[in-house]
Amino acid sequence: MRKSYPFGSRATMSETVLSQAALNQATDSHEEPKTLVEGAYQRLRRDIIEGVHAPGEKLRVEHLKEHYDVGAGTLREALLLLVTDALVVAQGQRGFRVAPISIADFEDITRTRVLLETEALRQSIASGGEDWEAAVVAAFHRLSRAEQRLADHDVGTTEEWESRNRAFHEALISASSSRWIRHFQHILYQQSERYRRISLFRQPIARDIHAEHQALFEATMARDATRATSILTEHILRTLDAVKRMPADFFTSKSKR
Amino acid sequence: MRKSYPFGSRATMSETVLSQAALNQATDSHEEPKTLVEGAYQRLRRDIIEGVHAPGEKLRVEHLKEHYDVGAGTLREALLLLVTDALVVAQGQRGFRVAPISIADFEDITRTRVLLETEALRQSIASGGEDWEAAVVAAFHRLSRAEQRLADHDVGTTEEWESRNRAFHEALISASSSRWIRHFQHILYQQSERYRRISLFRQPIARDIHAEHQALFEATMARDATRATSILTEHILRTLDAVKRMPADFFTSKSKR
DNA sequence: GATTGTTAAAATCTCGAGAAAATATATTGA
DNA sequence: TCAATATATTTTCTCGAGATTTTAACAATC
Repeated sequence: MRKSYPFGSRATMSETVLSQAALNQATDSHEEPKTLVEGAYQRLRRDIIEGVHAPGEKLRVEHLKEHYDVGAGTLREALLLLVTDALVVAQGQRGFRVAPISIADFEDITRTRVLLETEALRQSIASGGEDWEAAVVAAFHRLSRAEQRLADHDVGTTEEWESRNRAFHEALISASSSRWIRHFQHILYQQSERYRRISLFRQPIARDIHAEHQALFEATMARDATRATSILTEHILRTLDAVKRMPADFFTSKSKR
Repeated sequence: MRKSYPFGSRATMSETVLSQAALNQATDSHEEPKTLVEGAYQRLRRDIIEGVHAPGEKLRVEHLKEHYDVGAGTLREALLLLVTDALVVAQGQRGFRVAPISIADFEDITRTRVLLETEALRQSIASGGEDWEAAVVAAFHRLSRAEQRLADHDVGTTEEWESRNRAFHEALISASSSRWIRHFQHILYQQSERYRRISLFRQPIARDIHAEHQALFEATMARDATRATSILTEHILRTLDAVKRMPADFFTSKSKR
């Protein structure tokens, strides 16, 4: 049997922290769910991000447990896990609710993302090694292929594009020395993904997006932190404009009592 | 059945988000617990921050439920809530554990705090109104009194000082437009509080700390963002030096099996 | 002595049902 | 008709117990 704890071994401090996942939420995306709670958590998260459960909507355990096919307690735990991602809010004796949305919130998310992601990119560029470079190259390649396919109107690949876009952005900052920034970035990215999907402004992913990615990629590989962060900032902020052009009453709540 | 999605009421955007607490963890500090889960959550959080449960320690539900006097399921939920604060980590089929600590982690926390807190202060100075100013003045006054008492060796007030110190820092950034930054800042502050308490380097709160607070306060009231953020940066980073001077093996020990 | 395999103990995960609270509905009175 | 109160229904919260998995203890083999 193996020692399962982080201390007392010979590992250096940084290894100690790096090796164990202090900042993991229970299940990080595409991993195999080891437990019913995690399974329900993953499915619920997907449904919320994709808008199956609308913002502000009440999440009644009694109803949901059927659909997700787990017990009431199990579903409650999954809901609690989603509070970590700020996709669900829990209120005292009044159950759970999908986190509401608003333009102001999206603007906040976007600007905070810029703050964190540019800093993380700066750190990556400063201290990233060959492994990081290789990962960025690979992620960019995969993303480029997907964007090319999209441009050629091979449908059914927008799902794929979103996944690879996330992977690219995460690769860029993967060499950042700050686990906390990456943790917060992950949460914010999830949030913005929800906005992108809910608003139908899933515009057919404009052509110049690829040009932006290309420029971002090149500046990064050239280790030009100033230029890279500048491009990244513009890149992120652009999605904000799109939302601001939405009909003004689009986000005004709803929810049932 | 009724439309379950969020559009169509009359509330303004900002009201929608401001009124409800999208980023609240279940119980924000000193509020009355409305539920057993919240009560256990608060007590557990306090115990973890104060080091009653050591970093890396396994948190066995069967044992803890006695001490906190709640059922197993209830305690599990409280534990899950603590995952949101990154004070507890949950691993698949292997239960819960107090989040481990390390020098590298504390350095990360501190630097990320600087990034977020200076930005939030900048925003507060830029857009804070009279209410904000009044709140800062009040918080500073209360902190000053506590520091004065501490200097006069009236004991038993270090608890009080910590509370007022937190209140002062939160007041400074309370006018920030970014709910997300404040949310993340709150989490990081909690984390660093744990480090401060665990390491015995509860040094008797050096005298010049008050001078720093004074300078920070004055620069803020003068709306000098550059100077204020500079002081704040130094102020936060100073705690880092203290920890780095700890014996090297301080963080490696403890945790049981 | 160290590794591997087997068995026993402990802990986690999961569910269903009862108690408490909140929400919806009905009743009453102006 | 409207407001206020009382009743009924729904939903959340909580607990205890069974099934599964992990962990520990021990034996056997190389």
